[in-house]
Amino acid sequence: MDRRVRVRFAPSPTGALHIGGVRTALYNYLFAKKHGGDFLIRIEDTDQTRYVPGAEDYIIESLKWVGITADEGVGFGDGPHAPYRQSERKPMYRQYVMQLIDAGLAYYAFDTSEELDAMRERLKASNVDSKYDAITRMAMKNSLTLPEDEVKRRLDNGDNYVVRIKLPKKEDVKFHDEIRGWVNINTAQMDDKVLFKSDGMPTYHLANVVDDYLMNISHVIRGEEWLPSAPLHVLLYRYLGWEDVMPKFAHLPLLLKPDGNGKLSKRDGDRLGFPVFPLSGAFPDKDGNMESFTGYRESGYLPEAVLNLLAFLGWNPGSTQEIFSKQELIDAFSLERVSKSGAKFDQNKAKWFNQQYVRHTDNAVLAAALKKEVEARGISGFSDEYITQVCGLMKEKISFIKELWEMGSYFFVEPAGYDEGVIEKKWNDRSPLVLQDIIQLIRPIDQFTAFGFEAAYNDALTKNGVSNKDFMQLLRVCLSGAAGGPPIFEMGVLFGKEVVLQRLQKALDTIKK
RNA sequence: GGUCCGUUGGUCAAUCGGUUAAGACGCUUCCCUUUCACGGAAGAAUGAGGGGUUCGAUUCCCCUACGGACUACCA
Repeated sequence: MDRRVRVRFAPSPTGALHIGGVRTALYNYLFAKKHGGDFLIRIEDTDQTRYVPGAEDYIIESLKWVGITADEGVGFGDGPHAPYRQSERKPMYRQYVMQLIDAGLAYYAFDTSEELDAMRERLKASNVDSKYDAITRMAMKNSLTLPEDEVKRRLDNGDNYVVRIKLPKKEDVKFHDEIRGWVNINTAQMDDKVLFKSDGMPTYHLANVVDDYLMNISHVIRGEEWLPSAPLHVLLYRYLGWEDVMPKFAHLPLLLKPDGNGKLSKRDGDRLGFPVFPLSGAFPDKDGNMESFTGYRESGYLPEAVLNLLAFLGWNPGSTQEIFSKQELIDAFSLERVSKSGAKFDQNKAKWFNQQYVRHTDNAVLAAALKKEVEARGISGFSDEYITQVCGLMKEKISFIKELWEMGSYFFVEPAGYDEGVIEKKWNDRSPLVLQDIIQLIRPIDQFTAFGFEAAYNDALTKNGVSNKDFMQLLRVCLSGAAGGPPIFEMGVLFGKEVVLQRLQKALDTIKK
C-alpha cells in the first residue's frame, strides 16, 4: 500500500529556530520532494505561556532564506487542511479526547500541582520512579478513584481538570523506526501523560497525533528527543482507531556541540563564535530579557552553502561527492542513509562549504552584497562595474561574503595602516628610492595596464639593484596595507593610475623605520 | 537514579562477514605561484574494552565502559 508521501515540519513559536530545526525541516523537505509528495508547515502553539511574538515569522523567513518551501501551511498560503496553527484548531481536539474517555482509555484528573508535587516527592523518598501511572493513579483524585457523582459534580462545577491517557500496567509497545529499526518500550516505564490541559488546550502528544491523522501525514521525521514519547503516540493511534493509517516514524540524530558534550544549544553560538541560528535577531529569554544572536545570513554564509552543509550533518550520499545543489540533494536523499549517532558541528567544514559556494557565485551577485557594505559606510563614487571587478579579484581569497569588505576595503578607502610584519622585514634604505622610481616611471604612462605597471616596477628594481623577492610584498603593502591579496598589478590597474600614484606617494611619506 | 538510543582517525564519515579500513575538513611537508590564496603531490591520524558466533569479524550476538536523549497541565 503505497500512500502519498506527506510530511510536516511542526515547530513551536517559542523563540528563534535553531539550526538543528532547520536541518529537521530540510530532511522533511528533501524526503517529500524526493518522493513527489507534500511538505507542510504546522505551528504547534498549544502552550500559550511560551508563545513568543515574532517567532513564527522568524521560522518562516529562515526556511525561505535557505530555500525550503512548503506546499501547505503557515507562511505558505495554507491549504486544504487549514488552519495550520494548533491554537486555531483548538475546537477540533475535544471530540477525540471525549472518544478516548468514553472508551475508557483516558480519564479526568483533578489533582492540583501541589498534590502532584507531593506525590512525586513521596515516591522519590521511597526510591520509586515518580510517575502518574497504573499504580499511583489509584491514590490520586481522578475519575477512576472518585465516585461517579463526585466527578460529575466537579465537572459541572467547572473545577479544573486535565485528561490523562490510561495506560495498561504492563504491556510492550513496539514500533518501527525508519532509521533505528524496531524499538520496544514497556508501558510500565511510561506514565499517564496529560492529553488535555486545564486551559482547554491539548498537549503536544494529542494535538500532534490528531493533526497528523487529519492532515494525512505519512511519515513523521523529527528529532531524536521525541523517541521516548513515540510509544505514547503509537498507543494514541491505536486507541483512536487509526493504527492502519499511522505514519511511519524516523527519529533524526541530534546536532552536538563542537566541543565537549551535549546537544548544540543557543549559548554555544556566542561562546564559540559561530552562528547557531540562520538569521540574526533578538528574542526574549525565559526571564523576559531580550537576547540577541547572530545568524548565518549575516555572517556571510550563502543559503545554498548552509543547505548543503546542513544536509551533510547526519546524512551522506554514500559517494565522495560533497557539493550538492538543492536538486541534487533531493535526488540523492534517503532516510536509509541518515546516520544513527549525533553529529558534532564543525566550524571549519562549514567554512569550507561556504568557500566552495562563494567561489562559484557570480561576480555580479557578490557585487550586490559588497555594494551594500560600501554604501552602509557612506562611501560613494564607485561604479557597479568597479565593484564587480573587485569581487572577481577577491572571491578566490575569501570564505565569507562579509570578507569582501573586511579584506578588500582598500579598494574603496585608503589603507588605515601598513602591515607591520612586512615593513619590519622588508623595508630598508633603498625602499624609498625604488618607490620614487616606480612613481616616476608610471606617471607618464597613458594606458595604465598590468603589463605596463609590471614593466615600470621591474625597471625600478633593476635600476636600484633590488630583487623582486625583496620588494614585491612591500609594493603590495604600500598599495593596500595588507600582506596578501589578489594579483598585485591587476589590483593596481583596477585602482587606477591616479590612486596608485597617490598611495605610493603616501607610503613614501609615511613609512619610516 | 530509571528507560531508551548511540559508539570507525581531532571532526564529518564509507564499508551492508573476506579491502593495504574510502573520501572530505583540519593539521604537517613538498611542488606551483615574484606575496596570500587556489591548484597538485605526499604524510601523520581510526574500528571504546572484553567475551562469544564464524574458516574469517569494523560488520552479527552478549556484557562492560563511555556519550546522548527523555523522565512537566513544554514542545
